[in-house]
Amino acid sequence: MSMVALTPRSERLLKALIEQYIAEGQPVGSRSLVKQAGLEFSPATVRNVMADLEEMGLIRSPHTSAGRVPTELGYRLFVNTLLTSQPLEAVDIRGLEEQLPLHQDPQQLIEAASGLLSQVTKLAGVVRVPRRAHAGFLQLEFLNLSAHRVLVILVAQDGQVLNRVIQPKRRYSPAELQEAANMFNSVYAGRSFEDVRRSLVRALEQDSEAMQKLMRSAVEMAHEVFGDPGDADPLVVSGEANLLAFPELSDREKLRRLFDAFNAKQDLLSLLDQSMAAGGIQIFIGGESGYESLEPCSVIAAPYDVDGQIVGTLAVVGPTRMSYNRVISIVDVTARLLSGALTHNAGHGMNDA
Amino acid sequence: MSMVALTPRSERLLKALIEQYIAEGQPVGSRSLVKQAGLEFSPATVRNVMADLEEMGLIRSPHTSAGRVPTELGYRLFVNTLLTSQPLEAVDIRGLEEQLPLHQDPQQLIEAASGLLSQVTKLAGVVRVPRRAHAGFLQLEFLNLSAHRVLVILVAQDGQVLNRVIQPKRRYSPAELQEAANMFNSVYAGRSFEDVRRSLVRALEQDSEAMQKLMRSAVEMAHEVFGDPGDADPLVVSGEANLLAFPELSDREKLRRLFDAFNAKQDLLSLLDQSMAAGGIQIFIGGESGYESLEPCSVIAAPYDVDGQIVGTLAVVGPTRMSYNRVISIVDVTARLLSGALTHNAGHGMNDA
DNA sequence: GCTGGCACTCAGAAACGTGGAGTGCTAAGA
DNA sequence: TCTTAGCACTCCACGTTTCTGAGTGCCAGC
Repeated sequence: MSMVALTPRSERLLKALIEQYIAEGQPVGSRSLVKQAGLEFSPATVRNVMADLEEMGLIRSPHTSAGRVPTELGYRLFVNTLLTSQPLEAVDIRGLEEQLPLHQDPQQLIEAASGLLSQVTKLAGVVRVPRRAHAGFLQLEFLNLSAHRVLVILVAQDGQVLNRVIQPKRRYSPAELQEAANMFNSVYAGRSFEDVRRSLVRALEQDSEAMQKLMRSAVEMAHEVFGDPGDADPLVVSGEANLLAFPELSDREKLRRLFDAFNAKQDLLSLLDQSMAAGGIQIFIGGESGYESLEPCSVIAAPYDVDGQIVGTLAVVGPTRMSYNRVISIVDVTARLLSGALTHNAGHGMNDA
Repeated sequence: MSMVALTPRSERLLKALIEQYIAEGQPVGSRSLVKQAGLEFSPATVRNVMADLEEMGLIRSPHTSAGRVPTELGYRLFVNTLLTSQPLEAVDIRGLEEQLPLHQDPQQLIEAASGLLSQVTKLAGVVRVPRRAHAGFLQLEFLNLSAHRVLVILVAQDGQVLNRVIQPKRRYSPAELQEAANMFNSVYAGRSFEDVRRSLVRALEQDSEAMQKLMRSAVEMAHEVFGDPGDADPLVVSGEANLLAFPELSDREKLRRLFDAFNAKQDLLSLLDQSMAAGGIQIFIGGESGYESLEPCSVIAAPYDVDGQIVGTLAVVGPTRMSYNRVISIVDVTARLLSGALTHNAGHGMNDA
């Protein structure tokens, strides 16, 4: 673990080793490394260097007479300083672009993006849906379903629709509901969801005398919905099944945990939320994510934005042995594309007369 | 395979054998069967009977000196005629009932039901969402998102909401959109989705002279959405990860296929649709479903209804070795509960003045 | 400081024996 | 005719042993 700087040669060697391991998935020995990478020194020399690298904690051998395998630290160094990330070809970008259905509502775009990620990387794709809090509120509608059930529909400026059934205390006629919605919309349209929510809380705390009765009802009903975390699934996952193909994930118990994580979504959610703040591409190698369930995996995450404002994160989850440079490029491009599509669609929703 | 009728004794024996195999998951031998089931004849007799059963194709031995294991045919006979399905206790029903959030919109109810199925059976739960075709159409709304994008919101009488973004040829003012929607609603509200869809097609085929211009626009825009299969996921799956726990599904390739099936959903979808017609609980054992991906599994499916009209199917997917009587009861009860919840919520949606 | 050589290690495959669970068959008993 | 005890047989599961090959560490010479 002595943190002496690596010589150029050992760096080169480490890089070659990791690349070979990523490609083949088997411990790489000195001889085969020399051959594969076309190195100009002998296996014996390579062995010496390997011993150094092992001492530094960058690689390790599964057992005495196997080759070497990168450690998390090794991967970390690799992605930090050794990666030759050639950006994707323009052609490939076009390919990706074509698969994102433009002009759709955000939910569909996001599902498409998730599918795209998993499909092209052959790993699992994850997209954190935009937080509604900062989105602009466009309009609300109340609709009688039956005697005591009212459907509330919330529309955001970007076209997201949120609906929920509530049971108001008293019964309203359709005309009343219509008017209540009109009043509500004229006051709150265009403000952000979070803003509206806060206003509603304040309005409820105030004396209701100050408000018209119907408006009071509207505020009460709307509050039930605005206060809600929302019914939409906050995380879209696709291609988990791709991970079954990797022999390194054959441990039943680990696999179980991993899939539970995809299902419960809690761990992934916090990881993505936390990486939303970071602003750029984030890479979590193995245990770095801090979640046990993700320990055998690496996560490549990138935030996406609408109009320059970061609203969510997308990511690819795969085994630590993954083609980092490829996946990083793909995640990067996809995040850009999604940002573009969403921004384009947000369209500064004018409801002008 | 000679189809001689089974004697009561061999039936009893088969039943005991299958039950024990389901409980323990290991081939059962004559001796242990006698002990476990408290039979009053000797292992030798049991062996003779077993030989008969094997000849009939109801059981088989994995190899010479292992016990016997049920075949698909055996399971089939078992569920057809041997099953002692004691209905669930009232307490258990209450337990299930409490976990279904009443008064929610259909989508949430369905997701809850799926989660419930997987959670209580420890297998995978699947719910086919109601087909919109027969649902009643309540109202439609057009909303400008930006210059050339209009959000169309469709509401069904049961509270389902469907939304989609379209790009109309020309630009409409909010007032126009409002009026178009009003006209549309006054004509079509209350009819079934399928009915409306057909009317729209007919209306479009007719000469547009006969229609007011704005109404014509409304019909065109609405048609884009009514004709659509809809953006909602037609199948809600939960608890796939539960299946990882079964040793009989440890075959990598089979597992892969199975999970792909859960992901692609095509196979499951057709299976459930097909069993919707059947009207009652349906059981597919192993290859009976006709889908290779589901071959190592059994599927217990039951349709659910709204107001007596069957609208969808729910199912549990697990290994062929599952506790059929338990799972059947659970599926049955859950289907009833879901039907109840949906029917209750459908509430004959009066939008009366 | 690099390299060839050499002894050493160790996982994994193949070969081998052994024990036990379970069977099929036969012959005696009910 | 049906049941059962007995017995020889089969074959998997498991532990042991052996063997092999890939790979290492180290040393001595260049």
